[in-house]
Amino acid sequence: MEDVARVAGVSRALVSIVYRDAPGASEATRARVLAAGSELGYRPDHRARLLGRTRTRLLGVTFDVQAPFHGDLVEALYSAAEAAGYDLALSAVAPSRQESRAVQSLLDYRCEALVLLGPQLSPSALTALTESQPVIVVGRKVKATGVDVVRTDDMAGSRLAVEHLLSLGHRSILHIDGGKSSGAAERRTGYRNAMRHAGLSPLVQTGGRTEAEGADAAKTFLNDAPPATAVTLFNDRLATGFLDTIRQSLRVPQDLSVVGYDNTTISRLSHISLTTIAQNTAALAAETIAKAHTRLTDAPTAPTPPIPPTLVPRSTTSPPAS
Amino acid sequence: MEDVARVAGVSRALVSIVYRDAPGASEATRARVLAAGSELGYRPDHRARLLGRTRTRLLGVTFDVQAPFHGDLVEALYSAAEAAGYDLALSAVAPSRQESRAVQSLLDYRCEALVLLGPQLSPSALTALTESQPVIVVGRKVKATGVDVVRTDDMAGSRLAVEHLLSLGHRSILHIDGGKSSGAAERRTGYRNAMRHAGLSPLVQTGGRTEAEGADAAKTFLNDAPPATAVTLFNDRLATGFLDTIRQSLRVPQDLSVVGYDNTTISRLSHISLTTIAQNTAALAAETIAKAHTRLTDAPTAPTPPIPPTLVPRSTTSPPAS
DNA sequence: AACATTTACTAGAGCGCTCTAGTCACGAGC
DNA sequence: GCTCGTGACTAGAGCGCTCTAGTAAATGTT
Repeated sequence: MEDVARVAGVSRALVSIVYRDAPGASEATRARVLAAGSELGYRPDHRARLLGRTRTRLLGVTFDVQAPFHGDLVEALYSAAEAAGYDLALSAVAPSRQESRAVQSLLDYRCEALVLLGPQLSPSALTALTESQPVIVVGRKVKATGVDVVRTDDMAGSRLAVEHLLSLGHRSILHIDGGKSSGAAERRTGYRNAMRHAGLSPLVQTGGRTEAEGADAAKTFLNDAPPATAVTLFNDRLATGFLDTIRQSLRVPQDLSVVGYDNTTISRLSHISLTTIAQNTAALAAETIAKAHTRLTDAPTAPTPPIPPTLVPRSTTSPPAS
Repeated sequence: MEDVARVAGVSRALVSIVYRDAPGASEATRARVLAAGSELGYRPDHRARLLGRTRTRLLGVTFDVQAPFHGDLVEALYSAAEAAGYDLALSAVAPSRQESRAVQSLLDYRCEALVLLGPQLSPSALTALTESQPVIVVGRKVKATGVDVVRTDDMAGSRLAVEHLLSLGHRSILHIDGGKSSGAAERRTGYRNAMRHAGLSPLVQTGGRTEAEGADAAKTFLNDAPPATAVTLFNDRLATGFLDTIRQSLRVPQDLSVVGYDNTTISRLSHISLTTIAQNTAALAAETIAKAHTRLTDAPTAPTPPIPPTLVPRSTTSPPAS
């Protein structure tokens, strides 16, 4: 910085002004400083820059390195953060790297706020974190005091799935649920409500959350032979396993329409091409950054309603055979 | 820090010594300082700490947020880096966030070295980066001066696949290749060499890299009906699509054994359970950190041989029907 | 013409650490 | 009894920035 100042014939402070895009430098000088800077290959040291400032505008994000959905979210967070003038510090969670560890390392970097994607930490641990900075939990419905939650409206998601099938002409729609998995209750309720609202009686079969459970569910389905022309499943993994097995006996979508949930990478694969429910990552990200920003500037944030997901129609749904 | 010093009744320098685990403090004082620190909830500011030091011991890592393999690598890098006393700064690459952008942000944090996972940057761009700090490319075979490369031995991987099938008793083994995809040539050559070495004649069918191409390859295979009892494919995606279609006509592994490549998440799914070749992430990570360390301490590094992958036997391979 | 305001710039303290060069006391060695 | 280590500790500069307070000149106002 000193060098740039010398070459441009100005003070260090002026160089700082120019690189911060702050007012207080003439156009001519600005150009001269920038020229000197690029000649010397100068880049401001980000850490030193933050040191002297009260606001670091740094948001710490923990994410699961294995979850494709977290990947999508991180991407969306980058643009949302940039738009709001924030910077992101990533810290990965993995089997060999605990969430608490990931959080600690973010704390060392003096992040202004913590954004936790699908955290497994206990409510009390989350509340404890709140003492030093705002905490925003994304994608998990936690009840922890002082913690902001941004998540998808799973009830609405199930409703979308049912409505999509109704609009195609289906009347007998089965839901294969997620049992006790997190979010399963809400999706099941959403399905039930949507069915009742349409004057139809809900029909729920026990499922699970893995491909293997999906395959089992398919066997049960074939065995019981319920009068369903369409099935909505708890998630894409379950749906994939279900599809794999069911296709040995039935044609999809001609004999049976299938809707998943999550829009995972697998569901997008051309040979699976599963109709599914997608979380709105852009909206989730924007909401997250907005929440962080409010907490950091104003007073407390009001809880906001969950974000509606969208339907992604692919090749596993069609009108029922007449 | 000031506060901790005051409470413990020592100087700031002593607090620094204690928190750095540096020699020069008596056990009694050390305990007293630590007690004062935890009472006040003190954590050293990581950025400030690095500022005053010549060595930051910070390694910048770019990774693709969508690639599961990068997730595995990042995890392995964390432990390898920790063992060597380095810290990691992550920067994600995504469709909306270019690699150059990810690299720039790492540069702002004054990383000592750059670790790029499967970078798409041109060799010249990579070499340019070398000017400011060591650059280590992981998983991609690039020829760029001054850039260290750490990657998997794909020839050995193909050999493993072939040897596995040979040991099961197969003699007619077909390779469905990746065409012009990166790494495809090496895997094809590895297959050819292994076959010739066993005194068998190689047989290659054109494939691709996606599930759809795999499905096409399966149709071609069924049509041509080559006398193969086993197939090795360019990668897991191709293999998945291939399996999906082939299973409608043949039993796997009874009628046909199938080996993929990459050990992707998909291949691990219970209902697919694909025998495949896994890259050794721990070894790749260790090698990467070692390379970075050598560059940062000693003189130039000697190019090291690619790292041998391992075979992951699952349910798509068995002895051929007699 | 006298004063106020604005614009362009600088000096220097401060951010939270580390690190070098000390000081001081205590015991060993001659 | 004197020097010489050595271990425990401190003072203060410095890392690369930002930011407040201030100066000096140009412009506006009556």
